[in-house]
Amino acid sequence: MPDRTQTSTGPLGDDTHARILETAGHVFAETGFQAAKVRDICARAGVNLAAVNYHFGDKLGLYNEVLRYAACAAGNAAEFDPALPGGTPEAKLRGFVHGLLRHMYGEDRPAWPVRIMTHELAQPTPAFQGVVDQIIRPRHEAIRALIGAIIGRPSGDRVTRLCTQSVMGQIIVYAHGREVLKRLWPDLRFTTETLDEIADHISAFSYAALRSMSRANRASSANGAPLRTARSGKRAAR
Amino acid sequence: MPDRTQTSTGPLGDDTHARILETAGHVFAETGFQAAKVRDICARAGVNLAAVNYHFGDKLGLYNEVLRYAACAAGNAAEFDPALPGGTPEAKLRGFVHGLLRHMYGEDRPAWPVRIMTHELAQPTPAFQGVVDQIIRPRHEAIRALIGAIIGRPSGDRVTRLCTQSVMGQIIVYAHGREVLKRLWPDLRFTTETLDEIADHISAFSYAALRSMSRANRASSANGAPLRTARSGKRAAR
DNA sequence: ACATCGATCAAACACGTGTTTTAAAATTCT
DNA sequence: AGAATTTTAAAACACGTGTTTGATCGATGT
Repeated sequence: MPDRTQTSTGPLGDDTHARILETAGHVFAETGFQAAKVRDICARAGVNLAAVNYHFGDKLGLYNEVLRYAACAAGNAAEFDPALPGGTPEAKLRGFVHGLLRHMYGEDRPAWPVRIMTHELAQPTPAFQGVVDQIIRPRHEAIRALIGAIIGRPSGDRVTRLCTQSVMGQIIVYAHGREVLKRLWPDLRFTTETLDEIADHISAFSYAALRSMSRANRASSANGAPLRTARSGKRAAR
Repeated sequence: MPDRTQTSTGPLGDDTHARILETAGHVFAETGFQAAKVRDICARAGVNLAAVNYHFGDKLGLYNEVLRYAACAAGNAAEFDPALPGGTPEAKLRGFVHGLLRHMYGEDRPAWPVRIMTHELAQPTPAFQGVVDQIIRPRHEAIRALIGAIIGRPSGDRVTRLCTQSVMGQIIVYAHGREVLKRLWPDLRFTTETLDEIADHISAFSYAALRSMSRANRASSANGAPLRTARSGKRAAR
């Protein structure tokens, strides 16, 4: 049981601890926790088999450490916090969608954190509850509050929740439908331009839908003043 | 190598072949192919361990047979074929969403086919390609044509594809986000009424968004005649 | 220079799991 | 009814895989 509090393990820059962590991220992302093999990780990382148990206790300990990083990398980003003040609700929504998409699928981002979360959703490990509570829930409540503000309903309202599902579904479908998409739309490449195009689409699609559902718009519907956005944010405090 | 062409294996109604198939569906749905254990399936089905290899050759043979049934059960249903004639595009979309949701998540439907597909999406087995080609692709093209008709664009158009992603994403998020949803919205129960409520929401949400994107509507925008649906279906033949 | 401690290594261990085997029971056909 | 075939049963086999072990190497401090 080594202390492992960063004892500068080597004169060379490549620490085995870090190299295992890095490689394990890719391997776990490819096959999920259960199917991933410790021997595979070690071989690819170029370290000895026993190194995993030495540095992380056991396979699950390694996975937990990988997952903690992955959860932050996949869902945590300060840039697109919808709770930030300033801007119209529409701009906030746009910023959120753009930021999350770029964060999840951007070319400059590693793809493995999202894939790990995909596996975690298909078959949660005990660590999943923590990920939900610490990473997903606060973001979910923030975006729900934003959507509630747009449609003029409380954050916990049933319609608000359904709309949140609709918006989030459009985003995560590019993660979970990945394998289908590769076969049904093989030309699609996730370049920065494409990502912005997708984000623009989701934003426009969602905002148009939300506006049509907003109480303010509904009250004054059938006259179609096209710029009547929902300005009833006060009623949407959670 | 038995023939297995339904040789009425027993006077009792419960055939071990059928019982294995039934149980395997549940077990594979819970843990996915790799993590599922043959011993678990046999124990739960109340049959001997060797029965799996006798009736299905090996574990993969059993899985393939289960998957073929699951793919049909999860995605195949005549009732909501959007290619069927009759009705406005809006009604067709509504029918499609309602039918698919009820088919995937209905209380009277077994939940395991959808869960198996979830695992297959997270980590495709070799059988996945066939499922995409035979089950998913034809349905996907039909719904794409319908959406193209609504927004007045060809079926293969980029915007049409993005819109299709948006609509499908709203539906499958209830499958893939299942574990998150259980924690973030624990009160949600998939009763028949709730399912209709969700389907109504997705239909309304999507149709409002699609209408705002339709070329017909865009050309006459900013006057907001609320019933100006897209009637340019002819241009959307695939 | 020597002792000490942490890190690495090759080998072995323990166990779970898919599969095979061999025999017995049940069913079907003549 | 009797023989042939199909189905079930228990045990054993072969192998992959997480983990442990004891030895060795290297660095650090006195």
